[in-house]
Amino acid sequence: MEGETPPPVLPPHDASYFFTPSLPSTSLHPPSLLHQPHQQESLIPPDIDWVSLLSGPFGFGDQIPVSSSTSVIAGNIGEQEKGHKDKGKLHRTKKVYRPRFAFQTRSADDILDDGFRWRKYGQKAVKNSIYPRSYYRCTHHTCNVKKQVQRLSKDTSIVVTTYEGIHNHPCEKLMESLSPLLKQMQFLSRF
DNA sequence: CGCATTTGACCCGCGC
DNA sequence: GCGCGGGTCAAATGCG
Repeated sequence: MEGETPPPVLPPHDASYFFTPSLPSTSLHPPSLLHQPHQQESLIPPDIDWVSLLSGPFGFGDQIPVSSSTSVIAGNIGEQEKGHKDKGKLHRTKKVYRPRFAFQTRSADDILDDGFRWRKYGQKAVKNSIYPRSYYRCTHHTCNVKKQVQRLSKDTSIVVTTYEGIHNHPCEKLMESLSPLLKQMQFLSRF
């Protein structure tokens, strides 16, 4: 693993997101222990395939700080790294467990601007959903963080985003906006 | 021209 | 073993 202190993933300001700790493999519903600040029962859609989104063999517990007021519990999770194709053949790699978590947002936009740059590498129709699931990869060379984006068929205003992996580089947009401030702080700290 | 997106094909895991 | 569903690849295409 590379980056030890990755920048936190920033939640969109208007997002009503929740965590998805590990779930029983037989359940198709989100776990009842979701952190829900308000009364959001109705927000939890029964038709989302949480098992496939967050399947993983471990226990929970990974905590990812998101902001001073909020924290997201990594959907626990990890996953088995699949081998990748090399000229038609797959060579397997050892099991690598990567943090994975999901949150939902109420948005007309499928792509929420989290400050990172993403390149779409696939789209698949998903069972029990009229909307396709989109697959994105972080465009940073050394970073292989992925995310999946899927709109709910039950509540079309809700988009579920699943992040997999941890960025090993700073958020470009964040650094961009913070750099003047940092420079000023450095300047002032000389006195 | 370089980079992102689209999209069909391919591969793999899992359940039956 | 087979079929299904999900995830990824990569060539073609689009766009600034």
